[in-house]
Amino acid sequence: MAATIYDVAKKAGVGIGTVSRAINNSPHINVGTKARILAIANELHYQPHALAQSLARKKTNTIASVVPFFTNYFYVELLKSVQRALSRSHYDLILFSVDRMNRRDRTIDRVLSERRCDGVLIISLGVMDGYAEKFIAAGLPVVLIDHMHQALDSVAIANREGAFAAASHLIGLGHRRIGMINGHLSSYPAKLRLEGFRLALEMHGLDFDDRDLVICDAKAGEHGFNEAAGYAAMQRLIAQSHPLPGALFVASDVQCLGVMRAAKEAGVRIPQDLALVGFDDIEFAKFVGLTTMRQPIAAMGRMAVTRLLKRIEGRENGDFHRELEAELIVRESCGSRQAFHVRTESDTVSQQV
Amino acid sequence: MAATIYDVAKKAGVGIGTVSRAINNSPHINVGTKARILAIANELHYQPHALAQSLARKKTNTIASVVPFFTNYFYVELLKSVQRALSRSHYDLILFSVDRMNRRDRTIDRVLSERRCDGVLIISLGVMDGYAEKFIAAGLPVVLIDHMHQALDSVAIANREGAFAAASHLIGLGHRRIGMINGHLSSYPAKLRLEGFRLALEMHGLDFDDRDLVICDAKAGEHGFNEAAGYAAMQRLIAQSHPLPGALFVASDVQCLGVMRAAKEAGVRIPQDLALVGFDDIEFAKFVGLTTMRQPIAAMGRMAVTRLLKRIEGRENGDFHRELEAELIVRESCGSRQAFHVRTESDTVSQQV
DNA sequence: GCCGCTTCAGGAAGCGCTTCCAAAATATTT
DNA sequence: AAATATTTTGGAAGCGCTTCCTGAAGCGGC
Repeated sequence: MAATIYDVAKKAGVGIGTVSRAINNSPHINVGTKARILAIANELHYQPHALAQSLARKKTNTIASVVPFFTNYFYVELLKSVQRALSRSHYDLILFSVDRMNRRDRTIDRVLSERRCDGVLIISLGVMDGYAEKFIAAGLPVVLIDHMHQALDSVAIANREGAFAAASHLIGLGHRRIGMINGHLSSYPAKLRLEGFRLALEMHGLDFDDRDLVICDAKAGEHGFNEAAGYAAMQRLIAQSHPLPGALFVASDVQCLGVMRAAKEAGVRIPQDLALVGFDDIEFAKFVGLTTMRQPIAAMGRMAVTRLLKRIEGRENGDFHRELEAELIVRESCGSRQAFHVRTESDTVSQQV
Repeated sequence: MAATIYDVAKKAGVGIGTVSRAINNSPHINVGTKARILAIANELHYQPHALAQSLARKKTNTIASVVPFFTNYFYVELLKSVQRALSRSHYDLILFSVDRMNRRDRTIDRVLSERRCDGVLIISLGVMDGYAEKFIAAGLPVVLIDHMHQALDSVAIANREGAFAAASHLIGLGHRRIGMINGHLSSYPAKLRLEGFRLALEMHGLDFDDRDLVICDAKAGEHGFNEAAGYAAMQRLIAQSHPLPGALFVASDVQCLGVMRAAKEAGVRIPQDLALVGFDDIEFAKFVGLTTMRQPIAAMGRMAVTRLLKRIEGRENGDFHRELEAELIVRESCGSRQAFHVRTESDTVSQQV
């Protein structure tokens, strides 16, 4: 159907090797010949067959991403930045989504064995030890995003430090009893956020009663990082911790929305009765006036891609474990007097009147 | 590095053709031989090289999706359902994102020429006439999602009817003067929604003053479908239309959020002063109690994939233009007395107290 | 005019598979 | 037991490209 390199060669009266050199910008070709071939290739609408090239070159110019496909702001934003970073290179993105967690290993196996890609981005997913070694043995570069593994490159948020900062902010506001609602501890970030939170309380000599901690169910594999889980968790907190703590750190903004909904229902006013700090800074955090820790998602994506490409091109080796800092964004939900934020944000519609 | 078909053949003491037949479930092979070969293949961790297979078979088992990569709930949800539908088949998904609109044609050209895929999903993007013919000439099946083209298959929302229903709902509530905030008319859905809206007013013998219509700038290529554009549009409406209409149809929920923010600032209460109906039913519509037209996004994705696969497998031809109906979801923002919605939704936290 | 260089071009081999054709092995019929 | 039909197998050709090796052509210097 479409023109092949042979068609071009025949029409130009040259060998296929010469055509190949022409289209690949090889220096070993006469400039005149090259121009002539290129003209003819153009005329024939010739385009190299990507798969054939890959096979011959042993280079696919494709990178695979393994993503837990929950409809979550985090993953979209991340993918977007990955795409953007990639679009400046010559790599295509192929998407492997893991919807059921138990298929994770099978998916990763496929990525490994099919050799369709030059490198892999694994997002928010733990990697079993066996697999890390498989990747290394296969010589397939991997960068983990939002997760960690000793043997593999990774880019993640400084979760511990972020949680520490969130708690510290509440403490700085004068709160002495602070609760936490967290995702399920099978989630790596959830674990770290809890650690950071506890550390902050400790360092300020504050006690922590476990009744003030609610850990969401890991239902549906989302590790409890969704609105419904936050809603349920807040109801549980109200039930088990009486009176409520004056402040609450919630491990993610989506959960926070659920918390706000439950609070509203129970007549708990925010921030008057309960100061709230979230984590992520999703799009709607601004809308509801939520104080939160902003994740530099775009930077993570960009950084992971940059690193991966370097690895693929063999330009870099050695360990690579980057932790990016989350930034405290102060809005209304924590009841902070100082409004650090810019005007449009302070004008935000917030839940409490 | 990895085992090839030759390695397996040698170790099993058979020819490569036999190995190929074994792993491809060909009926022309002795069951015993097949079992033996499979065992050896397994032992050698043999996995066929996907690219080599594709090249030999002239079949890539990959489908490409061209997506305008705005961080928008709509695209995520759609991609998710596409992925889910695809995961039941043996197709991989390769993502081509168009961030700058002017690169759209170039991206589509690449998809066409590289022959990396067996079919294409084009999401929310218009296709120039020349391209439709190119796809057809190349024998590359295409399904358009959220858009239309005479010559290509498509799956879209019944935008006109949806807008009609939204407007009708407001009219049914007793409103006689209804405004509209729309995305830029270069967007196909925006155009249709305006048509449906106008039609509803006409059919009820209501006048429409153009001052009650605000069309967002197409800034950043998002056709004005974002929160900031909605905010600006609402400010313009307040400025140019005095007194405000009692009801407002907004072409998308994200814009609605901006509208609510602007309304709040201007002291316009929702729904008391202004009844609001949106379009899309994004995740946060529920949270803010927004009445809206729900798009069956997941169904669109599923349907598009199903159709595409059928086309690829040559099981179906002929025209295919499916329009799915949007469903009216009544919440608080329209001030409707009848609450059709389920309990949890009526308990939603809403912007107005 | 010959020699050694350099530059450029042709095309075979190879990437790892599928597929087809012909041949070998086995089964069935006479 | 021979003849024929059927099942099973081997491996060459081909998918469309890159790459390498070889050789031709052009050049300056002697």
